[in-house]
Amino acid sequence: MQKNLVIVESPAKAKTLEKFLGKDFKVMSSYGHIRDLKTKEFSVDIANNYKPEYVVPDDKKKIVSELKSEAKKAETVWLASDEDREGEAISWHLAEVLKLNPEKTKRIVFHEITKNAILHAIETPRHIDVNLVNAQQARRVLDRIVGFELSPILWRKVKPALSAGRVQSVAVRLIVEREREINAFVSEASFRVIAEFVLPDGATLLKAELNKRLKTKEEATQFLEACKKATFTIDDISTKPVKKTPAAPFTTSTLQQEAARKLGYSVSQTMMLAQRLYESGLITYMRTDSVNLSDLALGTAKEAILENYGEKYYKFRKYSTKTKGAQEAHEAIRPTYINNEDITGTAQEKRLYELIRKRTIASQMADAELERTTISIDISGLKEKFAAVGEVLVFDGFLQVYREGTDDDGEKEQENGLLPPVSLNDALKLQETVATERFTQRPPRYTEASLVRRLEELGIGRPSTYAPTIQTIQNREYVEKGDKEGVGREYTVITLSEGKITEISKTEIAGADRNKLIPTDIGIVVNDFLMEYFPDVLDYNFTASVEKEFDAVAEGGMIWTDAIGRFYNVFHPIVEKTSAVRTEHKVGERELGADPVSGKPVFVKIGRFGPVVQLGAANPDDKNAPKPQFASLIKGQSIETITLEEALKLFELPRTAGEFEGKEIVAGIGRFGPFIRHDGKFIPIPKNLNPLTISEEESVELIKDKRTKEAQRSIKKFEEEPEMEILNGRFGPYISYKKKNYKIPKTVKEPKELTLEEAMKIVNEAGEKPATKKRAVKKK
DNA sequence: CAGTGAGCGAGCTTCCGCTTGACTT
Repeated sequence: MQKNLVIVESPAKAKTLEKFLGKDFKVMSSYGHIRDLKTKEFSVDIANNYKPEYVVPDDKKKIVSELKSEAKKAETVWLASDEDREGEAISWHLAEVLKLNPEKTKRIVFHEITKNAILHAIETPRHIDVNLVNAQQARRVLDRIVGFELSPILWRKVKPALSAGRVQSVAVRLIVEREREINAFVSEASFRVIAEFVLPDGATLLKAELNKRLKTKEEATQFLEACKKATFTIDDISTKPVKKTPAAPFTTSTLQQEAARKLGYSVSQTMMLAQRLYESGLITYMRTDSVNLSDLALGTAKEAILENYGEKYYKFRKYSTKTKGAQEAHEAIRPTYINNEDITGTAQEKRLYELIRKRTIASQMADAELERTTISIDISGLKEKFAAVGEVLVFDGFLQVYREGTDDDGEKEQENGLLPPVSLNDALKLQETVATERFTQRPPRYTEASLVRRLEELGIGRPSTYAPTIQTIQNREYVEKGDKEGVGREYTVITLSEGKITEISKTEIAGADRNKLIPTDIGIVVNDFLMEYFPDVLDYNFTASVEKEFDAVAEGGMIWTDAIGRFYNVFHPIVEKTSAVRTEHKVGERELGADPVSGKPVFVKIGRFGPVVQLGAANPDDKNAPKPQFASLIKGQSIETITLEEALKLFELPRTAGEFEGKEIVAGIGRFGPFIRHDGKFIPIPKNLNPLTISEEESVELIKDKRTKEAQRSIKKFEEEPEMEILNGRFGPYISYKKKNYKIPKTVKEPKELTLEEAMKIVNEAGEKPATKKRAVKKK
């Protein structure tokens, strides 16, 4: 008979725990929540004081029955889920679903997985904190109400299958508003002046920048004119110490940001790699908002630093989180064993591990000390001064191990280097002065990682949801990750050299962006709609203010259903009212004008399949009236900016783009985007081309490309059996037989060498297994 | 796969937070 059953949330944690606890303890995992509201139904009984209707989802039934039977056998069940709101709720659901006897059930929590911490937890058990559980129920029910009442409004008013929610809708709002700021941004020009001097030794050069920017070209020319006759003298040399402090150990959000900056990983990529490191026992838990390191980790970090760098490099630091609403159920993300420098794993895993390890070590290291020297240069007859700034690293401290990345994607701050030796009152000879026109920077578009940072600052979303949220807003086509081409911009460079002033005009590309989050028409329309009718829910402080209520519930000072009731009584009437508003035109619809040929009105709006233009009004009363014509917008067009001319062009599709091998080439836009059709075959048009303008030459090239690709797709054919073929696919080689596909086992080294018999064997063996489920294809 | 789409029709879509597999054409 098993004496003790301990239930934790994750299997990796269960494994390590079992080692510490020994024979008398069996440790199992619940794999997160085991019970939730139904997925397809509202599941909150409004009339019955917001009673939630919980079910065990199908994919959790097996684990629940296993837990149930083990719990029955155990003398004592220890609920060891996380200490936060969600963890408490998991324990409560377990107690309910497993029908645990309260006398035999104990609730324990620990902050680090060490023998002492666990034994201490076992000695000091408590009961399930019902208030904390209720705070979680309030959070859950609120999110359900918001999500399941708002989304259907969008289906009716904008487009089916859209969604809205407390977290995702604010994420979209941030991106939409940033894009509007960018569109409204007017850059201001000014001239930055940099001079190059020769020191009294007649050889050494010193670069210095003017202490102010000059507003206009005239001002800049005037200044250079004044420099012609001026003398330059060093009138001040000041040196001051500067300290740099290491960054705190990683949380989920900072790890995602840094991995994006330094390694170029997407947010979800980082999480997948971290998950593997965690499951291999190499790092601590990767979904955390805590910057705290356990005593054990602090101790081993200290030892490692003392041993490898010496005492001078060590500094004890305790970090505290500043994040709103942080729950700190876990430690910061750190290596399990700090001395473990080399790990086995893929190259990507190794790089992420190295990042985590270095950041952790650096966080317990001494400040870096720099000496910053500023040389001030007087210009005779003028108030302005030139300044040369140099930095010397006096003590590298933590920088020996780790330097935090920066986000600046605009002009790079130049690194301040070492300055040559100079003395006060040295007279300098001006070699050259250059005034370059510079422009103020527009606000940056969000990247995945910078959006996560902003959401975290606002206290919106949790470490476990950052990556999925970003996925959701892209899946709904509210935003897309994309590139924006920059525009050419002229700027002026005025140079004073050898007593002559010359002016030239140069061009640069400004405002180009790569892999940034850009709102789509759908995202903009949905956001504007929600902002108009539900500004309270979209408010950046909405989450923070409901969190306050949840805190009051957790502390026992508020009844959770009262908190929900107050919200619902305000929110639901607005939902009712908004649904009842009969809009003659769809949300976001715009009339562009009239078609000069037919005189019919031209509209642009979000259709069932995305943005469309419409020629002619719908006539619901008259069945025989001509139906309106529709055409999808193409990439780069927006319902906000499209003109009547551009709209009318779209109705010309599909069009004949040319002829090849005696057959017509047709260009158009279909269900899967822009395409050309030739000889009954469809070929997608790549992003850099456009179905309205694609030429015969470009089309022919696409056709030829497709043919060579098709030729490469086939690895091997069999003369005896034409229906059997070995092909190259997205996931590597596979076998195709009678229109069905089969995976080639890993034991086959060279798919090329497969004989017909071997291939047939693979097909037959696969056939015995239940047919692989085909992914549901969305129809209609 | 593909010249889609204005409304009699039938039913579907959706939230946020916990956690991992199953499975890939």
